[in-house]
Amino acid sequence: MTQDLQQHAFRALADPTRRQILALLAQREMTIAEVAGHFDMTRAAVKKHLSILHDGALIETRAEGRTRVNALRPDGLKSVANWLGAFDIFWDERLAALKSAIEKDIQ
Amino acid sequence: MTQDLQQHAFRALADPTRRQILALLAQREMTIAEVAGHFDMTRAAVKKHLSILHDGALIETRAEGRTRVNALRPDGLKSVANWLGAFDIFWDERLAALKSAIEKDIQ
DNA sequence: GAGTTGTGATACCTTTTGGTATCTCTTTTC
DNA sequence: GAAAAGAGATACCAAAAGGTATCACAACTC
Repeated sequence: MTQDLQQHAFRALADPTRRQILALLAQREMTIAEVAGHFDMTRAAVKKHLSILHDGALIETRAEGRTRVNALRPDGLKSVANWLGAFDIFWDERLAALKSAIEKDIQ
Repeated sequence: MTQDLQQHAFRALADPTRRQILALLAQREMTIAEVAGHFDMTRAAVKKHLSILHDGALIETRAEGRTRVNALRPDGLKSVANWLGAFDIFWDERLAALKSAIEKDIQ
């Protein structure tokens, strides 16, 4: 369930174009055509990327007349961040160990 | 450069098997055979996953006799976490807005 | 030193992915 | 209401991804 959503989110983030799209949408909401204007590919290709981002719950789409506005979603990246959070303690530990090992080496 | 490494890290995290491997290695270091024992696939397939994790700087490998021990790397996930961190302000803002909107709706 | 065990490397197959081209539908605009 | 503009849907193609099978190599064990 949520597991599946998380998988979709991770998959969505795997493509550099999609991460760029997220960065764009972080600045302001955009229609498909506006997003496509920033890339050297067809609108259809951009639409596919947006669909994948939508599947990962990373963006939401709102109809506005004949255009559709895409915006970031506040909860999508959270599930990814939460997964990474499980490793926080580990990283802090290891980085601290590394730091002290280096300091020991300097002396 | 670092951009490329980040791309490899995101790509490495896109596969659920690889995320499981990271979770396993967070508990303790393991040889390839040990990791493969946790999955229903050939050792060769697991080796491929480990190579991709290695490309993303998420694990490191140390030769020990005729075995090779795989361990988590303290800096790999950091680059992913840092990228996500750029959105933190945005998410907090949006989530707060969502929360107040809901509260307003209840009243 | 011969057999066994843990890995690495390669070739190959199937499915998924990223992309284009094209057609249709809906909503403006005149 | 007819033409134009924004977007969705589908078919199709090339490349990448995930997997197996198989061979070669290094290092223990006896």
